[in-house]
Amino acid sequence: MKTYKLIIADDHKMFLDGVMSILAHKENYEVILTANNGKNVAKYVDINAKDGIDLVITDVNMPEYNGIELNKHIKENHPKIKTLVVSMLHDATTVQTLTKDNVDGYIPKNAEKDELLTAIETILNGDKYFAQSIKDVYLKGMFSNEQSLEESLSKREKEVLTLIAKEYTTQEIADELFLSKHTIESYRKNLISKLGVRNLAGLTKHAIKFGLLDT
Amino acid sequence: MKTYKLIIADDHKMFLDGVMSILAHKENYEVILTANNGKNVAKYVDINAKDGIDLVITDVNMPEYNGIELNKHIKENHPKIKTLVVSMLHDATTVQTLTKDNVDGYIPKNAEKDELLTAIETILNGDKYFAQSIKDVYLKGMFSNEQSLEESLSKREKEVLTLIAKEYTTQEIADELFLSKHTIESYRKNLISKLGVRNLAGLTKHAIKFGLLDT
DNA sequence: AACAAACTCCCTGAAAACAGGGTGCTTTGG
DNA sequence: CCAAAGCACCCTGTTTTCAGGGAGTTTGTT
Repeated sequence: MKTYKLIIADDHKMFLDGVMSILAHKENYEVILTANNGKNVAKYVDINAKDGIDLVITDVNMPEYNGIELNKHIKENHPKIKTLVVSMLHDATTVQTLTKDNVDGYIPKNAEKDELLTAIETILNGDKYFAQSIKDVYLKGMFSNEQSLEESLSKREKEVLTLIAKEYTTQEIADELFLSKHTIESYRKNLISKLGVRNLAGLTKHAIKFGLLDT
Repeated sequence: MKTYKLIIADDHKMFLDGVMSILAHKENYEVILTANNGKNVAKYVDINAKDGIDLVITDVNMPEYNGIELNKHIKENHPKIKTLVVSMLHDATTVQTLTKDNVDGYIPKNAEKDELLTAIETILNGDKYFAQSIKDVYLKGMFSNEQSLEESLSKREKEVLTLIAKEYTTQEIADELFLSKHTIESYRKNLISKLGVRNLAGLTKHAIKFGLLDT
């Protein structure tokens, strides 16, 4: 029986302990690394990939290289290594980005322990595994074209949106960015129509959703 | 050696497993109930308190009775039962509300396993235990008088604030609540000054922070 | 070179929000 | 019982936002 080498990344120690304890009973899994951020995993993988790493289990929200970036890095540089995302939040955009980046599995954190094991086994077996709830979110996102609203915004637009949500007036934003007040007005209009909202309140909510504010 | 009876509440199964596995090695702890919402714990406690329950470990964010409400319920009805909050988020308001409601301990979810054990032991010993990071947040909140902004708002003010954050205009809110447009304008002004913000964006952010939106 | 997308700037007019005052009535807690 | 807080309402005037157009430039990609 082959022993699989696993890596687990999550910034919540207790989660790590939880997964570890679940895997502890399985003799054919060896956890070779745990980390609380994606960067360390990426580094380790870059160096040790040649020694064989089978699966990286990762959270989405982590400081320094989140799960999305980590997955992308692994899949681009070491496509043989499997990835399983275990996350609390599962909005359509995240799920879609990850699937686009060829993630091998995605289960929510409130999944049963058995589902985690099933997911790991399925993935190590060469298949993909997505929890039903994740599939639902994915499909919902597909048909409600609410998908990649954030992606549809340009750098400048996000910049303006951030300042708007920080309670800057149009004039102040113009001063801050050395642009004409008319320009900012245009951005404002475009943002309102792109995001399908009515006013400042809606813009602010999206800014928060997109994580543009460091509150 | 006395065996302590514990209850754990968290809507993330893996977290439950994590805590369970940490406690599994300790012979003097018996987990008599795990739940994924506060309501079930409250029910159970109401019925079984007489048989002796020592400690309830709970998350803050849970469906149906969050950790704050659960803690309050327990402390009001069964003050002998100790409570330990283990949470991801620890904003000043949450920490203050919990301490006001006499919680026995509070540690972040990214705490080390040893800290969890220390917290449990300390609390069962009759003392309180707060992680350093929690103390920091608490103190910061104390001195920045950002504390109980939410509490300082009346029911009506919150109602108006909710609608404002839902992108209603003043006139629409007036229609919705059968009030004069002038009245809503007053509320808007008061909210802006009470919350110390400049405009709609600031109001919206507070509404979200207060959990007034069910997005 | 051609094209799209992003970026920049401008205009008008209406609607809403913001600032800073004020009145009076009702509810509630010490 | 009385003060404080909450609630509802009104006014004036200014600033900002919103809605609707148009149009030239830069930049990156086939």
